[in-house]
Amino acid sequence: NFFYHMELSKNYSPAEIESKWYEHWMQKGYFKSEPDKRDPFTVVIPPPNVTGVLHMGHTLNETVQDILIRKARMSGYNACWVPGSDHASIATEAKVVAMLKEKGIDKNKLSREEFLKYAFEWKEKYGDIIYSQLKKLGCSVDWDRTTFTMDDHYYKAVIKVFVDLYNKELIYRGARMINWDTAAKTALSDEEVEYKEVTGKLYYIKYFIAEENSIRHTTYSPQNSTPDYIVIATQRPETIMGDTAVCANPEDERYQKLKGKSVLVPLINKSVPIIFDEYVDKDFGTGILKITPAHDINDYNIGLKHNLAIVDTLNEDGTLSEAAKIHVGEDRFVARKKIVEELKEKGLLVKEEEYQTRLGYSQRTDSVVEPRISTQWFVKMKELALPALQSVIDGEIKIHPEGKFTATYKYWLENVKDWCISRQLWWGQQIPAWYDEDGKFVVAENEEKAKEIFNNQYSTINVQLKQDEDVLDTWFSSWLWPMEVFKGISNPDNDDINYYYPTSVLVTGQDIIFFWVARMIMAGMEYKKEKPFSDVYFTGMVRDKQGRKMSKSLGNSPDLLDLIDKYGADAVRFGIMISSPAGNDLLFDEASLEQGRNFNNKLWNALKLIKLWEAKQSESDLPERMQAMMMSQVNFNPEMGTMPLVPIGLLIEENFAIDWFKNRLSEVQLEVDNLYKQFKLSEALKIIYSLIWDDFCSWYLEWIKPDFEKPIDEIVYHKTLTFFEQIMQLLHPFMPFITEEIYHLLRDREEDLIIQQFEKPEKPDRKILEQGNTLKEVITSIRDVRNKNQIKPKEKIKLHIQTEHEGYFSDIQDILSKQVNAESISYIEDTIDNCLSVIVNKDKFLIQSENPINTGIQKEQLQKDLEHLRKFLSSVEKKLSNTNFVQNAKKDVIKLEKKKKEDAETKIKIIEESLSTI
RNA sequence: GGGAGCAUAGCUCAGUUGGUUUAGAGCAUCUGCCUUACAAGCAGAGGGUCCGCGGUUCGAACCCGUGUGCUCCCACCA
Repeated sequence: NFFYHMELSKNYSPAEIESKWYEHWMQKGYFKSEPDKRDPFTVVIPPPNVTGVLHMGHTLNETVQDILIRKARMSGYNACWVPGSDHASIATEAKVVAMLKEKGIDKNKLSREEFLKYAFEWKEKYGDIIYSQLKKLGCSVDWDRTTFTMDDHYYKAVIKVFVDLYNKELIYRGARMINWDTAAKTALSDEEVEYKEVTGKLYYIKYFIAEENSIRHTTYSPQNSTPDYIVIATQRPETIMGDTAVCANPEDERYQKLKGKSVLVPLINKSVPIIFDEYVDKDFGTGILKITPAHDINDYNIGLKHNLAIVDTLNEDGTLSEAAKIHVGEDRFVARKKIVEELKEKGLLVKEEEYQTRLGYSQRTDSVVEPRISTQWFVKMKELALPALQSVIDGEIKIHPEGKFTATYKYWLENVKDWCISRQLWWGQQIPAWYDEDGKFVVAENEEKAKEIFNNQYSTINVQLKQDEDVLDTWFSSWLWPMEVFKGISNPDNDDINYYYPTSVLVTGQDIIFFWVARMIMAGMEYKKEKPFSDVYFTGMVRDKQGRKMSKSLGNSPDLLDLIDKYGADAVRFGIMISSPAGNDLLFDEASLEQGRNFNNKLWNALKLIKLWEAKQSESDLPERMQAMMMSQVNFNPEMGTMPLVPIGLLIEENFAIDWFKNRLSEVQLEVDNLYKQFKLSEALKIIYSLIWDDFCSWYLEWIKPDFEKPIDEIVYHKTLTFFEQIMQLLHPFMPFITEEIYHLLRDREEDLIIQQFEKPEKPDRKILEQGNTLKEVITSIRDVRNKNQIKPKEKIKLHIQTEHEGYFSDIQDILSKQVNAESISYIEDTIDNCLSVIVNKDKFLIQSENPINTGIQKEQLQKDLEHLRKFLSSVEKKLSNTNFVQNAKKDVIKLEKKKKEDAETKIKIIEESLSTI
């Protein structure tokens, strides 16, 4: 029993209420899902990094998912939202290494096993933070299905897929030029490199021509060599020791005479050949390029073509290696400075100039990525990309917002390059390849199988095999997420995977479209022969209100738990959703959370008002009346002692407020359903917000409000409770806590709102809605006139209506008189003097008050209106006298224009009349 | 260099296949209210050359072209 007979607090205070309900929902098992006869609605959470915290981007994503899941749960679906986290190989390892360093422990001094022990301890300690944050936010995930990408079954699934792809020859091992992170000392995929525009320097360096007869083994000294030299531009003077050629364009006249010659690399005086290749742009720099195959992808390719030696002058940590000969052991950037100095001293630096360039940075460690040749594992992507491309082109998978990302997705898949999946880390799935001492290897799911295969393949017995030291890229595990959370890889064809897959919608940030979304589609198409999800909803990026990215260094990234403490989870959810246009970036401003908190408070106060009515209820004569009415209903069976299933609307006398709100509610329900279908959640929330604040609180409740100290009609009261419940239901997916609380406080209820099923909205009655709009407009206009003429709110007026449809207004006159504080309403045919007049549509409202009338204001207003109308009329008349218009426009449009004309004419007449009486 | 998107009120954005009187909303602003749910509130109001130019059309915020300005993605020019 959740009905509290306690006094309701002045303002809504979310803290206890939110934790109370989350607890209750969990206890009742509402978030749990098992396959059954209903249709599934499945969402898998984009797994956050296990040791991370939720930032505003997550908050937006999770809120969107929770809204969709809650809406589905209330719409007859078996809603299943799977939570979990990602081991985040490189990010977590970096954190653990940093933690160890603080403790004075060097990772390099630890064994793999020791390190992993620390890592798992770390994960145990911090891995729950994100889960508790999800709970605070109200996420209705099925906790029993929580999955971690390094769970046993998941680990096995990843290995299984690796072995399978290897056997299908879609995975290979080889030496390639890859992106090297010198801070984490690991390879990276192309996607993990972020390019930034930076101002670098271009150094112009002299390379002297080596003497003809002494191409090799000559030591250069300025005194005895030919004075001839060439100038080469480079951004990276510290790599010159790795040069194995210089290259010009074969067409370039300037360098023709150098054919067959060599140059001496400065400082180390190594002789390297001058070669020619079309790749070189004659017009750029000096038209001649140094070739350093070990440290530049283009140089590497040219090196391959011309069969050049590769001299790797860098160590894995970015210091210069023995091969560099000079500055060995110094960091690349330190070495650069020193080398530039030396070149200057020796007069070998011709000039340096500022240069705009793009530099690759590691997404995780933010260090400058080094192109490096290294033996790594790769996935062949071309073949996998085809079905993934097709499923989006065919519209089998729909991307929202439509069109915006489809092109990027297609382009990437059409030009996809092989995926480097090995990482020189320990935290992750260890690559299931086993090597003998000579480096011969086999791939298998475990050591035992590996031995077996090895022995067969190489006809050996009992060879000692050693497993590959490296682990797999995190994304090589997360691309299986929608399948393996249901054990679809490790235990194919089980009930869960068959029921829940493909999932319904994936909600994620557009920044991981290549990392994750595209690859999940590939994996799904490869292993299930079916898309992993039907819709992809990309949320925008959360920025601060000045439009800057949120970042630690700017300090503009608020803490989620602080925000929830300050405003409540419902308010946070409201704030982030209301300012989140589908697909666009969201400019986060705490003011929107304040708006959310105020909305909570508004709801709370509406509840208080209704509770106040309840208290005044006891002496009312309603029970008798209600019973009498019920007896008259055919279906009523008194023995059952229950309320008959007759809509209460049938029992009550004419009540325009109820009639109107009922239809207004249906109208909004239909609109909201439609918006859900298009994933326009922010729009849906805006409409619900306005329905509640404006239509329900500002209009409806005021219309039915009983006079001071008088009880409310019980039937109206009960109908109002039902409306309130219905709007709470509509709002529940967005603001689950307060809606559940109010739902229980409204009536003494056992059942919970979270699982109340939506009923199909009725078709709204246009006439009633229109009448409501007219009523609102009349009220507003009269209030405006009162305001402008300084009639105090408390001062009563007499209202006279000049209309041809008296019935239209007699329906609503009680509301009208109350809302404009009129002591009487009368219907008149002729104008009355000394009144203020208001014209709405074609009806005229005369306001009679004790106040002296300022005719000036009145006259001015009317004349302004008149001018407008005349202008308008002339434009309509112009249109109608245009023969082309009359010939070409649709009949309806012409009819409309004619009506506009008539209406305007009538209205002008009315205003002119009014003016003449002033 | 290639591609995509955006430009509407001070700010953030709606605006469905071109036609509903004067282009809408929220926030902000201004005026008046401590009115017996709510000042975290109530009642009102003001505010726009729909980025510029040209075209199609009886009719354009919407369609086409063009210019300008932003944003994002992709790409190996030292």
